[in-house]
Amino acid sequence: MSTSFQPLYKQVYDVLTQRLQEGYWKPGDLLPSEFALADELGVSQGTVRKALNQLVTEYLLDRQQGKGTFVAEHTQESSLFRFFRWREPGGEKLIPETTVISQSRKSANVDQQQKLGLPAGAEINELVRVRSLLDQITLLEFVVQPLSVFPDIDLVKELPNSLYTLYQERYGISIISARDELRAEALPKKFAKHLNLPPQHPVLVVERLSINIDGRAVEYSTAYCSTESFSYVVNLK
Amino acid sequence: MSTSFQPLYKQVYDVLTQRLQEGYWKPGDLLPSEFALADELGVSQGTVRKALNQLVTEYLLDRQQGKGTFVAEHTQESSLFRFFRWREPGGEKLIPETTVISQSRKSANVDQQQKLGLPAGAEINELVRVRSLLDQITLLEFVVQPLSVFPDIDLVKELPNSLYTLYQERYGISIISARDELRAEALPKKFAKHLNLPPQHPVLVVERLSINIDGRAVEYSTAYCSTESFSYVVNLK
DNA sequence: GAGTGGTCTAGACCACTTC
DNA sequence: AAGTGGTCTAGACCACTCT
Repeated sequence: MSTSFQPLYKQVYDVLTQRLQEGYWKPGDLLPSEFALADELGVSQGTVRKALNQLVTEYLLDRQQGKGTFVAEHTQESSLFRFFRWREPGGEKLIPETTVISQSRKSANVDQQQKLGLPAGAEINELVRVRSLLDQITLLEFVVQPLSVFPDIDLVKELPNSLYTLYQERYGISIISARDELRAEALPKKFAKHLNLPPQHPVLVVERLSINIDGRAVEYSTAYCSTESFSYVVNLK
Repeated sequence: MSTSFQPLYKQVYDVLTQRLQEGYWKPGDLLPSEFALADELGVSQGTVRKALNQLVTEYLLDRQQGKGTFVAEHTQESSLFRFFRWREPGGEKLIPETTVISQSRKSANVDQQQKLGLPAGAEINELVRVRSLLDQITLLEFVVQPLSVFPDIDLVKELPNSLYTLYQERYGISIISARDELRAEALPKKFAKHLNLPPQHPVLVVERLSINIDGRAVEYSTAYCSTESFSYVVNLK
């Protein structure tokens, strides 16, 4: 017995999370007040508060005293701040400039199928772009976007600097976490011209799996990165 | 006015943090109960609870229902789990085996002085070791330990696999966070034999600054890492 | 059974925003 | 002034551990 005890606040948390996943409330929306939610769900205001604050720590909600509780929005700034890890030697934040090289529809290869949980033969869009920091070309990025998740994304004219804002606004996909896997490799000859480096030069390869609010991996990217002037920086807590 | 409003729980938090920093309570110690602390500090039990739970999220305390609240200990497992980011391609955790190559007292160079906030001429211990994953030599690590922080650390006979447990037990230093800076480089010739790789082979260079509970940077390390079989993996939230 | 932390409630008051 | 979230308290009860 007692296998499935769930505190009330956890049940409230689950209801709220579900509504966010379903899009019942959308990014930027104002949620009902603590008392209104408490009435609706039949619990006390303090219990609702505990669930709401948990969602704030997970970046899903944003609370402002006197104004209310809002569904968190992925702005350019907040996305780059959380997920873009490149820094100057001094540690200063950097904003990348991005140029699209190409994109094309393809069938997902086995590796992509497995990483993104796609069926055999699933179609993806492969986006290739270079990103510069302080006018120095630093990253060559290959982004894999399943068309089942992002229909017709290859038809979008103006891609924003941070794709995550597009994912949220156009597709209702809210990226809540990313898993980065880093290796050092010799720069393949065919990529050399994009990065202004000689072939065989050591580069940092960053493979990223981006996770949606519902826990699914929805985007996979591989970046070849020059670390001559900038570094990938992460704080472990 | 109103520049310095501090909630009660924050003041309680500050008192508790200070005691932890001073070593008034040591790792593994049992803290007084919520009610005892509340009485002592003249606040209610709920306010103490809020401060205690904050410290739990920061890994400084550990609470166990029915038993009490303890000062967190850096076990081999917890340290490696939080701060050792190497994984198999599959994503499985790995436990390193470690062999000391050498160590020697030196004067800190300018870079080390600056990173560790040391005065000119400060003495450090430089520890060199290799670490293996699944019997494959993977990391060559240079650890810089200021002797002002770790007196006579070069005289310690048996170094543990995770230095952080030694820092805590012998020196009262509790590492609460680390800042990693990653680059790709060509393997210097003089390191080649240690890593079983040819000179000029691309390696991942990880520079780490380890931060004590009081916010000071107390250790600086540089690791040259083969990424042939394993990767540095990090989850961004 | 006694002592601990964990949950839940109800109510009071404070701080901030908006009208 | 009204409405929101933020803090603080007091008390009840539950879940777990130890003796």
